[in-house]
Amino acid sequence: MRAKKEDRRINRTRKLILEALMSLIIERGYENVTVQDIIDRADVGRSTFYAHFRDKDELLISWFEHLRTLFEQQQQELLDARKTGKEPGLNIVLDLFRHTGNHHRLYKAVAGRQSGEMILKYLHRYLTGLLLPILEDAVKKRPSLPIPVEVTTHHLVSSLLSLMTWWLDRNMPYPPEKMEGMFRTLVRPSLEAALGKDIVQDAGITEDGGLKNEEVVGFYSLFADPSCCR
Amino acid sequence: MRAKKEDRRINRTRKLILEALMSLIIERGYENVTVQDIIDRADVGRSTFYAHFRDKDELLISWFEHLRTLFEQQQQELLDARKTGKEPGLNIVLDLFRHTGNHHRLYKAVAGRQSGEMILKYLHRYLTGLLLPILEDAVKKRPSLPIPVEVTTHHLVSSLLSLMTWWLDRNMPYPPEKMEGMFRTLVRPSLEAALGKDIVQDAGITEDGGLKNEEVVGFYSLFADPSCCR
DNA sequence: ATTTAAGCGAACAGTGTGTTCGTTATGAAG
DNA sequence: CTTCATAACGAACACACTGTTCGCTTAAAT
Repeated sequence: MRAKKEDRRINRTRKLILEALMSLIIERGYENVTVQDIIDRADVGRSTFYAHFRDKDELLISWFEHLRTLFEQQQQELLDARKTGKEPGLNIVLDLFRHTGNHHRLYKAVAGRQSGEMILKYLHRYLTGLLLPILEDAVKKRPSLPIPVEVTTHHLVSSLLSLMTWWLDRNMPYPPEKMEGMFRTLVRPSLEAALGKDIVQDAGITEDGGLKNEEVVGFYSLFADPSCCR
Repeated sequence: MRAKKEDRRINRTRKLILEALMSLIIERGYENVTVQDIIDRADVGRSTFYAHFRDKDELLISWFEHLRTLFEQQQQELLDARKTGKEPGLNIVLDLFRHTGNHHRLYKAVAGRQSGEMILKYLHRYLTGLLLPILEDAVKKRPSLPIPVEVTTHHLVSSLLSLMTWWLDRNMPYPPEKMEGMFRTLVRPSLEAALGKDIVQDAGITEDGGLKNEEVVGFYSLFADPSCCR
């Protein structure tokens, strides 16, 4: 809504540059794309590029934040649908796979084999920051665990991301529902072994992968923090 | 032994360059090291560098192969000790953690947070190539699994590598034995869920993480293939 | 002592980066 | 339609890094 005040040229140029980046990443991978390539394909002047983005990395981040916005919108819609009484039982992992699948061309460029690792590290840090407090809280009462919570968290996040990139790199050979099922099959027993069966259930991770109330709040904020990396 | 024929200067120069690379990676990360930096610190001529290595990447690979040799030697010693009757029960994962810990300064530079992803991808591909046939063979008789073997393999390898890099990045807060234990605790239940308890046992992965005879052969060849990536 | 070749270092063309600045042209507002 | 602000242009710049070449020097092997 506030975008009304923007000069049309600005949006046009940004769009051209972002589209050029995307197609180039898909073609040859992020590392092998130069600013020169981007402005050639986008057909904008060199100085124009630098008027919009500090460098190639900021461009990628900027694009990634666009994707985050898309995901937030989707989650918001789900949440709204839930309030109207349908109670669909949010499942963030499933939503993630679905969302990623819907925009696979974008994500393949960003998070696939071709990507710089920057985004994956960004995501890893981000997810860890969200999951760690939840697990730490769930485990508060138990004095000693076979595995430190930090390690468990790291393992969980890594597993999700590795499954995600595997799926993208192979052009999504299974539907999101199946991927989410595999993730749960692989990771749930690890979680139970690391934290104890009771804690996993207490933490609101239900048998079918859905989440109970409080955790939804925590997980919902996934991608919702506007603070940037770097 | 055949190294006797080499001119002393060659080894000296290679060593200088490799050491310069190592210290520089530790300082600022692989991506931020230039050939210029390397030859400055190693104090060798520019042309000398290119007489030894095609580029920075080949230098890193070359160094990594040095590490592989170190690991092979260690494994060989273990295997010899075993033949003398001691039967120590090879455990590759544990050996990997130990070996990595012993040379942590090297590996931290190569596989830690600072590294280019090249080596990790190399390792991932390599380990997958070794593990996949083993699991495929173990599962041959069973017609349908909840999770495709490829996915299981990918998950296993990713988990090991992610745990390894976590450990290195945090300066090895736990001993190798503890790390191997955590790995087993986290991954074994996943394996059983993915393949079935019986198959996991049949495949020679014993309760304590050791391996039965045939598998040792397969796993022993870890790092032993001289073919290069790229 | 002689020979071999490793190492040197200066110079090079090539490619990419990020900045600057005067000019052009295109949207927005009246 | 005119005016005005400013986005975009593009050429030029200094800089950094790459990978190669070639004649010279120097250390190793014999």
